[in-house]
Amino acid sequence: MPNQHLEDSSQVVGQVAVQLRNTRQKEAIRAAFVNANRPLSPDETLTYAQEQVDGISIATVYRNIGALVEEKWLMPVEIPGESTRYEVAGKEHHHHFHCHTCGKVFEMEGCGIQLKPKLPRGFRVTGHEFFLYGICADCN
Amino acid sequence: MPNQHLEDSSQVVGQVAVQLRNTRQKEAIRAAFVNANRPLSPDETLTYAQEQVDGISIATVYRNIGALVEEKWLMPVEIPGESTRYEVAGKEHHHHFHCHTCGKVFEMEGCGIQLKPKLPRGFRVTGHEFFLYGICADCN
DNA sequence: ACACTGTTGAGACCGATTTAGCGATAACAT
DNA sequence: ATGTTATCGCTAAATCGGTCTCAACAGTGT
Repeated sequence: MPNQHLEDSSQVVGQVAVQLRNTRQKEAIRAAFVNANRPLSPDETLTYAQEQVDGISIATVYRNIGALVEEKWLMPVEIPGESTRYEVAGKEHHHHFHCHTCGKVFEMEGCGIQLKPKLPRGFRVTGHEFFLYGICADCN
Repeated sequence: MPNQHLEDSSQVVGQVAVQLRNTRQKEAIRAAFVNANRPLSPDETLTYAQEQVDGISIATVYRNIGALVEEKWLMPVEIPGESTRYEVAGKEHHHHFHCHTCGKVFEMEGCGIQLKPKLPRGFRVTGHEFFLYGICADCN
């Protein structure tokens, strides 16, 4: 049997030394997130960044996302059955909408969840996630 | 750039010809789900099944999970940032609790979600998912 | 009990995603 | 302008979940 540990297959872009220099590439990557204003996958980030810097490579995207996460400018957003997205950090608690046609992930303002699911005794809740699925305005 | 399509990296155990024979392995796998009474990953399933059938292999687990999904005895359960779990089908709409200590996923009875998140106009909702995170009774 | 054939176990293999290595390039202080 | 060295682009390679191959095995009908 290959792996003893059953869990923690979760994967987020790993730690990278914080970037010191301001490169066109890093700027383009930051701009991608600011302009898109929604959580982006590394691939999507690459696509947007390409528009500003020709020839930027996927490795650079991963390196910079890693650095931006480390310096807390980005936050990972995990979606069921999807690869990790990243969004600009510091926003207030909110949830996400996943379009099953184009695959894009959007932010929804506010949380507004109040529910008391029946949990067996002994369980302690520390957080929650909520996702809506459907078709986005563009695909509609 | 390798892949044009940004999305649909999601992966669920594929279609397999429905199993006809009653083997000890298939029994053990079914029993694993019934006894655990919570969604299991293929790896977890293997661990439980090992207890009944010595030397059962991960390939067999995947094959049988695939078959059981195809015959609608199992249903895939996708967890953010985790590999797909499977649970016995036919239960009523409910959500899940993910223990971030042991990584196990538990079922919570009922849904009870009523909320109106602010969605931009043009978005159509077809479904939702909800997850609680925390520490389970065993880990507490 | 026998033959037929579906199922298994073990490891090689797969495709997609992510990371590491390395020589070349460019940011920034001097 | 120059030197230092962080960062880049490229490519190879590591992961990871999952599948395939195939000889050996074991249900099942007769």
